[in-house]
Amino acid sequence: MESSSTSLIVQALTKAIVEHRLHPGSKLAEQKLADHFGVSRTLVRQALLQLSQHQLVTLEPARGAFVSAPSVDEARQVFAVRRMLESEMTRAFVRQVTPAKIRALKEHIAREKRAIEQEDAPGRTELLGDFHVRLAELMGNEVLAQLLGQLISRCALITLMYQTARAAEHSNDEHVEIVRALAARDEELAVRLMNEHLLHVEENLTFDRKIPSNDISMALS
Amino acid sequence: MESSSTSLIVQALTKAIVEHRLHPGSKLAEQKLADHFGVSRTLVRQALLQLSQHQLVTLEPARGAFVSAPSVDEARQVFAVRRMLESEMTRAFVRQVTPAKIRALKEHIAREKRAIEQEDAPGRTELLGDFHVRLAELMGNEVLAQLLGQLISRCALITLMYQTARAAEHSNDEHVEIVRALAARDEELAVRLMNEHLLHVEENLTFDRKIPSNDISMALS
DNA sequence: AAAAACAAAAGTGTATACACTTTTGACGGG
DNA sequence: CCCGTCAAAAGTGTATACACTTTTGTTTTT
Repeated sequence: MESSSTSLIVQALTKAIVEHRLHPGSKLAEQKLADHFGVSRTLVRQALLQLSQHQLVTLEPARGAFVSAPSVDEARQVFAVRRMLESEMTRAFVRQVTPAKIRALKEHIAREKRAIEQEDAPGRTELLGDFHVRLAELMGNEVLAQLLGQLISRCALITLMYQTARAAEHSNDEHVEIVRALAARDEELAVRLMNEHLLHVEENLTFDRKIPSNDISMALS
Repeated sequence: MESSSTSLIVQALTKAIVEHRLHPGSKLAEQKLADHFGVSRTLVRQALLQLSQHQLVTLEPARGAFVSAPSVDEARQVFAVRRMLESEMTRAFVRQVTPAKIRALKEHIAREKRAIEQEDAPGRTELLGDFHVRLAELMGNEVLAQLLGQLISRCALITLMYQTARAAEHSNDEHVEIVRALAARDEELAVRLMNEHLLHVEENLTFDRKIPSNDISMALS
């Protein structure tokens, strides 16, 4: 875990963006962020550059950095990639499933359920996304896990935060079903369930554009 | 196409790394690069930061930047992800194939063949990789295209440059077969061929570690 | 002669300075 | 009253400065 100054800023901003405390379109002025984090613009610029590579922030030349506002089209493309990647990941998972892995997944799902019951919206969002990353990690493929993590952050920027409590519960239920199919080593069923799950999440896309809050200090608490 | 100073440096370094003019492990000293490109360290640092995100460069705190030397394990993980992504991409491609797209692919393959015949190793490497990116582009999925581009750069860092002329020809032949299956809308055949193709490329991995040339100016011409 | 200690050189990490661009808001003409 | 003009303010882009760390090469010690 990198704990340099820059990556702390990246983490803080990522969290704020994914949890929608910073709305799409909001201006991210370098000096304001620098003051807030108590560093110079240099480090803030490094962080913003990284975030722009993760597609969470958009840099406009000579105009500055803004929280990305992905188009509907881009959102669908991200989901299309996720379906490609995750259906095959699911297939591969079935072929190397072990009781320990199933136990780990069930435990994760239990945590999801707890967050949902406690109406912990940010925690629930994070955990529902992490389920997919966890699958990748359990396969022992770091590259895959990292890639998926980024795709899911992008999805979160688009949709997950607007997910209603009902939709979250639905996702949780689908995770349960997927793990059941994995445990049963039913490849085709697991793949089909994963695909349908991702389609359901995509359907939940909400394209309301909220009014940007420009108060950075507020959003970062 | 971004043509800012920073991205020019990124492009130049990416090309040099992917073409193995800069060997894995080589030190990339900021001031030397700055002098070479006629800019300040600031821009070089930005470029190196970006390259480290693309995994082409590794940053060691207080020690500097080095051309990445991916482990065998990491290489296999990258290829595993490519197989997941590209087999599904191939499947989706068959479902939306058009004569124009097939024509575009055939044209690309012809360019590959020309590069191989002329023994243009860097050009051949680039084109053989671009075949896969071209598939993604023709599907109209920019996100997929960008992601694949990065994965393929990583593969190139590992293997493609060490590819012999014979292996390049083999790749080219397999591209021909894949396009034939796509044109025939034979989903299962196309997917199988793509998977086998990627396995063949992976088999060609060479894990010789060459002696690093520390002469940056030479490598960048 | 090998190893340890130290000093000089080189290099990285962060802050600051300054030129240049965009934004803002006031003023004057239509 | 609205629009265009222009100057001040704010903000970005790049270079430079400086503290601190690592590397290197020499001298000292055993």
